[in-house]
Amino acid sequence: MEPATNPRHDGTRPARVTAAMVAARAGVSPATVSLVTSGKTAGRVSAENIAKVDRAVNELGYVVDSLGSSLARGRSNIVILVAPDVSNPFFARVIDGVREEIGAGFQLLLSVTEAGRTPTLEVVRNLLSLRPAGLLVDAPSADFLAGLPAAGPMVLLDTAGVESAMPSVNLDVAGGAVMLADHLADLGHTTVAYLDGTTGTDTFRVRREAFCRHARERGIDVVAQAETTIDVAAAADAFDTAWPQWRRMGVTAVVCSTDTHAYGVLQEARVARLSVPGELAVTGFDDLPYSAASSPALTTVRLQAAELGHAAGRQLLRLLAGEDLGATADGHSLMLASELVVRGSTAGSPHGRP
Amino acid sequence: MEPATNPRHDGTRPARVTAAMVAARAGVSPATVSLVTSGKTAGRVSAENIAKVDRAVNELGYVVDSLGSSLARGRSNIVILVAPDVSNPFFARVIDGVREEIGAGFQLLLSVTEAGRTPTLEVVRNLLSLRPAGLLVDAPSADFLAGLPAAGPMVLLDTAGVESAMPSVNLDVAGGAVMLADHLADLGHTTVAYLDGTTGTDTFRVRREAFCRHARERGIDVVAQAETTIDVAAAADAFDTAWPQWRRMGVTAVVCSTDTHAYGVLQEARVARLSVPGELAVTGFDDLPYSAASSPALTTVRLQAAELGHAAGRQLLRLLAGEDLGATADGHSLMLASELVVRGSTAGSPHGRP
DNA sequence: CTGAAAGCGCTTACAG
DNA sequence: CTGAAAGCGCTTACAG
Repeated sequence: MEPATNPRHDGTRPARVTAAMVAARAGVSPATVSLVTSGKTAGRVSAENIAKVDRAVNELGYVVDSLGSSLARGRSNIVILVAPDVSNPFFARVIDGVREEIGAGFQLLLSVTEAGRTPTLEVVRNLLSLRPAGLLVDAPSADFLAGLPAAGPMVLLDTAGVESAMPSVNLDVAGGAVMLADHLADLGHTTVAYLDGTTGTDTFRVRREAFCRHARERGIDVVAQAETTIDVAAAADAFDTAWPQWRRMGVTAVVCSTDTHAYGVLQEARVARLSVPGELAVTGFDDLPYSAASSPALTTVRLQAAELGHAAGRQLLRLLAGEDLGATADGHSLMLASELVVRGSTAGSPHGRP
Repeated sequence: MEPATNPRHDGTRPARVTAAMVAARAGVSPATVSLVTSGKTAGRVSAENIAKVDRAVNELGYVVDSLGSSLARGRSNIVILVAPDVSNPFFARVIDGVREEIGAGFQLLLSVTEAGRTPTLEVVRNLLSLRPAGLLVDAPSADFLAGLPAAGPMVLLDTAGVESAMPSVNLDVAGGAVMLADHLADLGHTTVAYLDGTTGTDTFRVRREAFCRHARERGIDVVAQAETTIDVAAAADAFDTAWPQWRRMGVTAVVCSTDTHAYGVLQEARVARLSVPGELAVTGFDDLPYSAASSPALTTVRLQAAELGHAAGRQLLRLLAGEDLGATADGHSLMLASELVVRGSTAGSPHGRP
């Protein structure tokens, strides 16, 4: 028998199946239905009633209403990831990491801020009114953090360059930049150019500043800079335009703020028949999958994207479990180590492709 | 004076500011507070009380609780966009389009399906339990639509190749493919290769089938195919590998399923010193910004990304307003026209770059 | 114009 | 093991 539904012809939809309807059909109370659907039956509901409820749930296609449930419990089961830029493959891996970590018990939803802008307080305030189980905020600005209300469980990711007492997970891009500078210095480079990324996020500033500072200490002059969006083609264009001058300045290496930028440089270098690394060394940040397969393969600072998501999810789960992260061994702020991956674009056979 | 808050030292957070607290401070009833915060004061609340409530709201930093409000009204103000793949610039424009259209009255949240998979029914069922004001589903599969519960307002986007009675907005990729085949036939091409995209979505199948069918009618042989993810580097690799054989087969044009693929082909063509379009014509789909600036500029089928988002948002808004889309002039299903943008990669100066 | 009351759909002490 | 009842925070007829 079908449950009673509102007629469709008048434009109304079938009535929502409620716990009360399930209870009526199963011949139990709504309280029992709740106990069964939330799995809290141990020592509280008889096997017989569990079976009756399960049957009714299936027959009616009942799904616990998230609104009612969340209101009663005081919080929902959604985890909101606030991010300025989701349209790149690096971030897709972060998302996957979070999803894997938080599991099916929580629902991951993304709030994408407008055109790469850093998240605003107003957006977060509205998000908080949804009573998310937790918030994950990627690349927050200092202003943003300063005005943040003392909200529920929240973990920051990618907070490069901003101070905060909130639990956070970061990529040690500065450490990676230092290794990169050392590597280039060891190879004897003294004159390099930097190809930066244009986004509102601080991580790029930190990469550049850390590299420039340490490069100088190691006797490397960063004689020129250019910047483009994270786009192979845009980077290729920028390099194409800048190269004649850079060459005149004696540039022997281009340090790129992302692998994507480096692909553009590599592409133009091939077109220009520049030998990499013989005439020009090229480096990136990220270690995207293709970086091991490019021609030549790309020397890059490996950033742990999926692990960034995993760690943030894990922190959040611990916060939800009521743990005081500040008191634990690994503290409330994690820094994921970067790794320098040396490949042919800086250290391969010097003249032309292998 | 600060509102009473729970102490922080015991781990609890400051008490949520409720409408009741605002009412108490303003000296009015919660009903009046609700009327004011929801802007339904016309002829119902005195100017004096409006002012009192506004003041109390500001002093306490009150934000209407979305859970309570949504439960009482029967639906929330969130619009959920379910999408298999957000990590590309095309989709970023779709998102922007939706956001602009639905405005500040609704909160746009994304549900990203696992690693490019098509959305599952289970995911949507959970999403529906949040009582979204509406759902926007990108690239649904036929299976998915078949099992879809008669849920609230929902608009499908990018449903290429699947039948459905639901309101939907589509890009006429097939029409674009036909124009492309005509264009290449008019230029005298008779032997072409097709570089497809590997994703779970049907739009790529539709592009390819429409092109191949119409090409055949126009006397063009599609003699070879390759496929890669939507990635410049991967496409470049695939072309690099396939080209010797394709050249032997007499291929004079490579039709790419996205501009991104075409960038990869263009890149390798330059490395190989192939003249485009003299020795090889190259085409794409999308008309991403860079396509006008590449060397040579790319002939492509322009797809209206932002307009896809706008139109879907507009349909949803009308659904929410109770309109019966099936009865209106433009029907419940929109098809956004594609446009063939002819540039240098097929029709420029025949030998080498201009 | 105003407020008391019912109700949205659930969960959770509580009494039995 | 079970169910009646209170409560989560709002909104909306309804009576005044």
